[in-house]
Amino acid sequence: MVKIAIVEDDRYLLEELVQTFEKAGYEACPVTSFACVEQELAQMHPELVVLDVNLPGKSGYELCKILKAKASVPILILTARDTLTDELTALGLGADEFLAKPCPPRRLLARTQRLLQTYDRLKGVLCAGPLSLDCDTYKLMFRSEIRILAETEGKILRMLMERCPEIVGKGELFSAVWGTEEFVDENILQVNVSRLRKHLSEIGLGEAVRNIRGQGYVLEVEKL
Amino acid sequence: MVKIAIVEDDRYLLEELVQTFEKAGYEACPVTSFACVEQELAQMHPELVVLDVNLPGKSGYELCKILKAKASVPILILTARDTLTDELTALGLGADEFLAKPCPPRRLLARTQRLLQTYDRLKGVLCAGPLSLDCDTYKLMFRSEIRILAETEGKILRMLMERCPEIVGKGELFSAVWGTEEFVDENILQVNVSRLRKHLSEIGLGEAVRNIRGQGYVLEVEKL
DNA sequence: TGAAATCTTACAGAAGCTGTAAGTGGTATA
DNA sequence: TATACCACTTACAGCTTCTGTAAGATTTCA
Repeated sequence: MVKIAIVEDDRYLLEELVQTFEKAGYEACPVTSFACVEQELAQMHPELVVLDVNLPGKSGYELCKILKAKASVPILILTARDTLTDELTALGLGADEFLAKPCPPRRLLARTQRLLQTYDRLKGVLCAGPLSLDCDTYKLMFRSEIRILAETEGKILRMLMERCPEIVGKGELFSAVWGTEEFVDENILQVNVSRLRKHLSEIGLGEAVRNIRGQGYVLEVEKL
Repeated sequence: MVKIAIVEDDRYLLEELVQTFEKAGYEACPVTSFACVEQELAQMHPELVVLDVNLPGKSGYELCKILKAKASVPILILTARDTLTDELTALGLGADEFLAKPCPPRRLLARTQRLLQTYDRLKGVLCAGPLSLDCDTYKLMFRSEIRILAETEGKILRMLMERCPEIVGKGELFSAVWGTEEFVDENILQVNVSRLRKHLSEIGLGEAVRNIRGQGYVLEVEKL
C-alpha cells in the first residue's frame, strides 16, 4: 500500500486528511512528534509528504527545504496562508504542489495521484544538490551531462550522496560496497575512488570527492 | 535555451504568454496551425507544452491524452473553464498542471519552472502505456518491476516504444540498431527479439512483442 | 503437406569491470 | 628536515557479460 506522511498539528483537520487518504486506499501516517519530524519521516519512508506551513517547531517551509536537499520524495504543501507570495515561496523551496485550505478531497486526491505517478518513474533516483544518481543503473546526471558509472564506483558515490554533507568513514564505505567492515586491502577503495574521480572530472566535478585524512571521504556540492 | 510550446488560439492572450516566457529567458514557440498540432509539436521537440482547452479542431483535452500516451514532455493546461470538474478531467488525462485564466505571470512561471525541474531528472526516459524505458541505460520499468536490458535489446524495445502502436518493419529495426537497412543475416534480429522477450516475460510482459508475419514487430500495450 | 518465416539454444570471440600489485606523491609529527 | 604513514595512480590479468554465428526446431500459410 502506498504510504503518505501527514504533517499537520490541527487534530480536526488531520483526522479529515487521514480519512480522505484512507478512503482512497492509501496508508495515511500522521507525524506524532513535532520536535523531531525529520527523523520520524526518515524512518517512515513515505512515498509522499503532505505538509502544513504553520507548525509548532520548524515551519513547513523549513521542513520542505531540508527534505528537498536529499529529495527523492514529493512534497505537497497544504495551507490556509494562500497568497501568491506563499505559493511562490513554497515552490521556490522545491515543493511539488501548493494547495489552499480548505481543499476539496477530490482535488487533493487528484493532485496527489499525479505527483505519485510522476515520481513513480523517478524511483531509485537519488539527489544531492545539482547531481542525481540512478541507483539501479548508476547513471549520473549533472547539468545535462550524463555518465554511466561502473557498479563499484556507483556504490561509493551513492553512499557519499546519501550521507552528504557528512564525512563517510572508510569502514562504512567498505561495509556498503564490499559487505565487510574489515578491509583487507585498503588500496582497493583508493583505486575505485580514483576511478570515480576520473569520471567525475570529465563532467566538471573534479573536486567533488574530497579525502579527509585518516577518516574517510566527503562529497562537496555546496559551491556548485 | 529551453523551448516551450504554446497552443492558444486567442491572439491577444498568445502574445501575452509569449512575452511572459521570453522575458523569463525561455524560447516561446506558438503553434501556428491547429489542423496538425501534433506533427508541429513532434517536430518542435519542446521541453514543455502549454495547452489551452477551447481550441479550433481537437480540444486541449484530446491533445493532452494523445501527447501523454508517448509522454515524455510535461503538459501545463491553462484555461478559462476552471471548475473542479475541468481540473479533475485534465489531471485524469495525464496533465501535469492545471491553471485558471487569468493567471499571474509569476505564478505561471513558478509552476513552469517546477515542472521543468522535475522532468529534468526524467530526461531520456521514454513511455508507452504502463512501461517506461531509460534510453541511456536501458532500464525498463513496469509496475514496480525493473530490468536492465543489454544494449541491443534496449535499442529494439526503444524503437518499438517510440513507434507504438504502429508496426515497425524489420528493415527499420536494422537501421535503428545496426545502422544498415541491408540485413545480411536476418537471424540476428530474431535472436535479439528472443532475448528481449525472455526478459519481458520475467516481469509479466510475455506477450508484449508480437511478430507480424512478413512485416515486422509491434509492441502491444493496450490490454495492460 | 511443403516451403517460408520465425523461434530457440549453444558456443566462442570481444569488451568492459574488478581486484592485485607496485611505485609515486603528499602530509603530519618529532 | 627526516621519517612514517596515508593517499593517489597506473598497469595488468582473471572474470563476467554481451554479441553475433550457426544449426536445428517450431510455427504459419497456401
